[in-house]
Amino acid sequence: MPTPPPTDAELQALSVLWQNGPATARAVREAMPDGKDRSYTTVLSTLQHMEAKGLVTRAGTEGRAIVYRPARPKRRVLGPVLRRLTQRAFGGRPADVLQHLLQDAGKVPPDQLARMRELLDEAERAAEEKEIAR
Amino acid sequence: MPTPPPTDAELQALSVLWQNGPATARAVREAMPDGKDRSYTTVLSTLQHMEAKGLVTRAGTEGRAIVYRPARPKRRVLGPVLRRLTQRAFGGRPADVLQHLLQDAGKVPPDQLARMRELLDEAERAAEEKEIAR
DNA sequence: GCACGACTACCAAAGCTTTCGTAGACACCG
DNA sequence: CGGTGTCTACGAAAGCTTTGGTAGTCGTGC
Repeated sequence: MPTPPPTDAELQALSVLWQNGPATARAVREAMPDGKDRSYTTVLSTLQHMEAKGLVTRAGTEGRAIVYRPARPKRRVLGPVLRRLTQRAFGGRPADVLQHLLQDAGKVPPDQLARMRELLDEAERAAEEKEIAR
Repeated sequence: MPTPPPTDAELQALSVLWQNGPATARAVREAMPDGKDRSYTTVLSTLQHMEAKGLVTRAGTEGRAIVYRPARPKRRVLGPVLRRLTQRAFGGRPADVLQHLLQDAGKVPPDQLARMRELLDEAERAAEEKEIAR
């Protein structure tokens, strides 16, 4: 069953876990991407909520603190999130998403551009395969 | 001043207006991308709320219905939305966004891929310019 | 053994967003 | 002229997210 879509705070917590690996509430709190200062219990609550939703599970303890770990792979969560956004805000056109992503082109560092090109090449090759198979 | 970030329903309404041009509440209601069935007043409320927020303005009337129009260009709204998402869910790496966008590569139609390549080429050229200017 | 600090569980409040009902205005049709 | 249908304005209920307090637990150091 597709987990309920994560909320904003939940996405942030998840991204911390994906990026840094399993972590305690304390660690997540300190790494929340928006840098906003929340109380410890706030973050803990969020994680507990996420556990109830099936977005994270426990991965043992560290001292007495519970270590949380993402319950599902990035792509299973972010895929739907992006699909939803693409559908709802970009008229369902992925290229439009890219366009806005690149918008302040100065801001996308060259290494990201290079990586993007690789990804695109790959996708095109895959599409061609499919074409040929027909 | 940067408009408060649009909510989910607001984004949908905006995308209708951007895509189809100025429209009445009725028309927006019928074109909401998620296809969810809402009552007329729900959509009207959303639009009124958006007007208060400065996301849409009135563009005259059609019969007795008010015609709404987006108050600011797509990129001014979607740029920040994407930047936020990139930051919060994708570790600030645009390439990761693209990766997830392409994920079910089968699903991105070839014309979109082509367009994406153009956009990327353009961005790379722009980046090179910048490089040279240094 | 006891006090202290760290951490969890539970719970409640506050703030948004979404939803829609109701009342009133207005035009049009018969 | 009265009825019908459409539309707006207002407002409020319901649901969800975020936030953080409080109480209690547990281990550690002394």
